[in-house]
Amino acid sequence: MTYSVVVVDDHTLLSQAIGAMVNSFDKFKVLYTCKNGRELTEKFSASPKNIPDIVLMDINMPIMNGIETTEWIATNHPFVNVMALSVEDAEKTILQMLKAGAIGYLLKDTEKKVLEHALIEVVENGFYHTKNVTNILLKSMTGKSQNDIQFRDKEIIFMKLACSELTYKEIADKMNLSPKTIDGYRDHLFSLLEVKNRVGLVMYAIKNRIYTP
Amino acid sequence: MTYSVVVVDDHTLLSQAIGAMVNSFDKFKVLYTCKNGRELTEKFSASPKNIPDIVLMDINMPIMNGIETTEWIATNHPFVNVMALSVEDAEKTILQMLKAGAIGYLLKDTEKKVLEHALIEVVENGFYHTKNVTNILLKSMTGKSQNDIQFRDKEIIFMKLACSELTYKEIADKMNLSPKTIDGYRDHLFSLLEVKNRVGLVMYAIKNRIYTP
DNA sequence: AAAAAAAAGGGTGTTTTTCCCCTTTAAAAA
DNA sequence: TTTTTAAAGGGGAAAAACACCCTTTTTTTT
Repeated sequence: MTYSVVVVDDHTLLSQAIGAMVNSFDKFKVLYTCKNGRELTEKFSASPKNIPDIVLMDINMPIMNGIETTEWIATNHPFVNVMALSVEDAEKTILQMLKAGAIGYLLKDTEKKVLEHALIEVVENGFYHTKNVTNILLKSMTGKSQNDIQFRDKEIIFMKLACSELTYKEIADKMNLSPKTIDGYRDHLFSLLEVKNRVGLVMYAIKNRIYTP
Repeated sequence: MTYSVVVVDDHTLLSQAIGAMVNSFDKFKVLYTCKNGRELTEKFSASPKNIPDIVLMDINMPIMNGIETTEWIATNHPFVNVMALSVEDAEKTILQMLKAGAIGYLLKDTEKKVLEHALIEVVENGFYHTKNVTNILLKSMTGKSQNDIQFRDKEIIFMKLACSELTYKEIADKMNLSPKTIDGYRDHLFSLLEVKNRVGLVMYAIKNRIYTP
């Protein structure tokens, strides 16, 4: 299966370069590129075929910037993963992007390997691993770590599997862990998320975009 | 709780009349009216606050007709319930509307009582009761009865409750039925929907808009 | 360096779920 | 008017799920 990517950047040269990089990964394909947010919203609204799995989004753009666009995507297409692209490590704007709903950020001079890894992380685990870094960043700046919960390493993968028809034993097999460890994950999540049973966990996962039906 | 309704019709007089009718029901309120589909897509895209629970949609409209608009809603906002409004009983177009994703249809000269009943059905049971009539219509025309399944009376209510954290015993209490009856509903649905367990049932309910997370 | 938290797992018992089987009554269809 | 199907429910057993108890090792924090 291949995943579709949209690159949004006003610098044609840069978006072409990033697009070429993306196309060189066999799991990913560039659907199209946009020069600003308005172009993206028009594309999205024109046809459901234009809605990609991932958006790589520049922050500074004319007409409709990355923050506004990310907010628009978060409300209108909540299952699209937005990854911010920033030139320099401008903490304030990155923070705004994360608050707007971006799931991670990359520097534009990122090496191929890192970009590929990031994209795989996103489609496979639903989060880019730097979301932890992200949270630290958020915590250090705003005090509280957003409203989202810090999950333990494999708990996200477990949650996704718990949304399938697999039994816990089968999940344990699939994750190469003892059923008892899975028991532990479940118990921990139940108390953490204040849910009573697996249905509660499934609903949490869906509402928080950990699992997409 | 009140539900929001959007009326889409190019005949201002008619949409005003229907709107006034809707506003006279204490459970429903008109959010705004549109003269064609394009107006609706713009409103929807402008703000999540513009997204109603129900859309009452005319079929023949200039610029973007009811069928296209219903398709757009079905893909972009799958949890919005579209009810078709038709002047005469034009079977071909009604069929197209149903295929596009409308959950029922009403004649424009519908009496107040019928309209109110239809709206309540939609928000309470997720389907307008004529969906059965609808299915018969589809069967008689296309041969097969769509791809959706005919549920027994209380099974839809049961399915919704199965999407909560309630145990089956608690569901039985809530529905004033014996736990054994609930057992029967579950068993019947499991084999009907080809799912293995409650998580499968929950996913079916979500994917088929029986339960909205 | 000490304390806390994460990650993996063990043991045991209760409750729920799931899967069969089967009955009666009423409503639809043939 | 038979025959089917829906709707409600019963019994019993096996399999999961859930709850709490606890240990060890490795990271992280402080």
